[in-house]
Amino acid sequence: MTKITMKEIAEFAGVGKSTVSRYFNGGYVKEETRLRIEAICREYHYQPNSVAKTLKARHSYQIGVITPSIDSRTSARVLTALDEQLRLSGYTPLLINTNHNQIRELTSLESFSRMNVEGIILLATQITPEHERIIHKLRLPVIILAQEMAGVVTITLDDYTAGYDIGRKIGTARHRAVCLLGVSENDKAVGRTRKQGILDGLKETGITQVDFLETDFSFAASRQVVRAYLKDHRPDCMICATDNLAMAAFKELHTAGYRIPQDVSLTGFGGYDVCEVLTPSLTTIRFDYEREGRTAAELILEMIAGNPVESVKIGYTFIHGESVIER
Amino acid sequence: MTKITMKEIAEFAGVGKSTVSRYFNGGYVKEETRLRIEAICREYHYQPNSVAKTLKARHSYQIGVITPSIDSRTSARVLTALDEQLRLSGYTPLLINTNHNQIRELTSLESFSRMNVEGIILLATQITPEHERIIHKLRLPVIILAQEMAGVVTITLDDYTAGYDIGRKIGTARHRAVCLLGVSENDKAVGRTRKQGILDGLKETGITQVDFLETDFSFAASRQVVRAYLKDHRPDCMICATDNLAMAAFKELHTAGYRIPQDVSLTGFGGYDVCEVLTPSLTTIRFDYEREGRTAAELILEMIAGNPVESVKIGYTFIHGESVIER
DNA sequence: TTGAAAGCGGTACCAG
DNA sequence: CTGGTACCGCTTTCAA
Repeated sequence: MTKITMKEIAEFAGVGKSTVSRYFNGGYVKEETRLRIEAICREYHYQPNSVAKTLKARHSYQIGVITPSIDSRTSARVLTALDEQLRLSGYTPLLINTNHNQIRELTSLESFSRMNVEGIILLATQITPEHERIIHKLRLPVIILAQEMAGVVTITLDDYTAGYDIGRKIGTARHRAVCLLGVSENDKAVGRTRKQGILDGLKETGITQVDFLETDFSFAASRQVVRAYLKDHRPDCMICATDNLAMAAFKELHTAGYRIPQDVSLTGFGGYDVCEVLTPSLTTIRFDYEREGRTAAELILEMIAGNPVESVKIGYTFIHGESVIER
Repeated sequence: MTKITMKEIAEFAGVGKSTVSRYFNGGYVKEETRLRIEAICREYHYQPNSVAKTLKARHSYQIGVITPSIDSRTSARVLTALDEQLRLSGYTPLLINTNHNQIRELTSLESFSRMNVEGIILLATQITPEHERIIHKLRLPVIILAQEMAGVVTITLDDYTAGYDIGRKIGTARHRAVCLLGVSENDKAVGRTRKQGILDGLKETGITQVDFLETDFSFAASRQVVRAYLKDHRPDCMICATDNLAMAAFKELHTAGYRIPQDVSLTGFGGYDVCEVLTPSLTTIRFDYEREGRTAAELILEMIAGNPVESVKIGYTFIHGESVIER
């Protein structure tokens, strides 16, 4: 019932434990001996236990990855690319989904550390002092995605400039009743930097009066917020902090009888492919999430190898859809 | 630089290694000793290494979870629920995303087994003989989701009956040019059982002539397939094997100038919330994916506890949207 | 209550 | 080439 061990394999094959170990790790083993060991291993379906191996060996070839959710287009794209890239180098990513639970995010950092992973990648939504404290005492390569943090390697999107571009686009199209659907400032990247870029872009083109609506990243909550807003407001433009929010706004605007873009312009951020179902197509920013994931994998491996690494900013593409027109 | 160990903590605290171990595992430790150890641990930020612990201890409190993708609404919902439920019992799910790579699915089963996880949950898309071979020799509790497999505990959706309901619905609404957008028969649950249910439901209501279109689960590929089909066909109904496919069909039908549902009816399977953006709303089957995930967690824990467990079938709700009308 | 000692299942050094 | 042996960091008797 209990699993067979290397010691037993060695006995059955009539060799020493160390020889079996060498067999598995590419050391010197005579062809004849090799065949004997191979036969026994096959017969008993033996596979060396990786827990025991990790205990003594230098490498675990595991990278801990912590994500706030797996049910968002954004994280899915980053994670899939990250995953592919890590495997190319023989590393296995272990994924923990915190489901937006802050506490779990912190404990996951610690539990990965105890698990002897060689590095940790954190897809962040907000960095608290507690995060900084734990990360700094972690003694492990750590990379943070999507949020800035001093003294740590980060991979961030160019939120400010992307926001600025959208702001200018809307401003030059002479909108007058602009509504910004955004998220909490706790998310520094999206809630502050991206927002500030948008506001600056608008201001640059003479628009200083903007209605701000706060929501979380969920579809349902965003619909609520927009619906309430439309009761006593008549925007001619809605700038949404993510494509998901834009889809929520799309639905509510549609329901309220607005025509897009004739009555109201709409923009998002992200470049999700599901947005392709929208008619008219959405004007948005497409971030290169795949590149973000790949870069994270490359950098963490560099760090593990002991090479110096610098933070990176990921670019974007402006998608000129049909959801914005000149007023 | 190297991490501090229990042995060192013991020395610093002036006690034996075993006492420190007992401190962490709730054994007898005098209050005074306890305080001393606590202080030292805090000072050095000591946390017992879980790899070493797992080597000797009976439980690892880890469950291996294998998923073909994380970027689908379906798997995201299952995984999130599964995750939550496992944690309630103190277990940590370790997630490996195979990204639809069959080989990786098989190797993941083995590597989890070597990692001393206590059980494995596999979100399956197809079961090959190779799967059966490996799973049977795994000597570990294994649960398979979404596909049937003899001799193994499975949690499946009621694909046949759900398909049948959709088929009848379309048939009784007197459609005549029905097109079924489905997937490969390699996916037994969706590609065969669900399809057969649909066909039987249609036949029951007198419809035996159905165009069949095969695609994979992706949005892009499905659009291609539908676009090509519409060039020389004029369906009055499209039944899609998932909501994602339905959205792809929606977009192409729309682009081709069809009005839904006046010109063509449309149905899906899944009940994804993004489908809410569609106007008209989609007639579909809502599977209880959250329940599927929760059940998987409950059953694997039962199996670990050594209790007998039976396979389960998960129900659904028929969503009466506005995308189907009588002809 | 406590600590010495014997593992857990491998790896790695080293003498043969 | 091969096998003995000393660990890896923690748990678990068991005697004190």
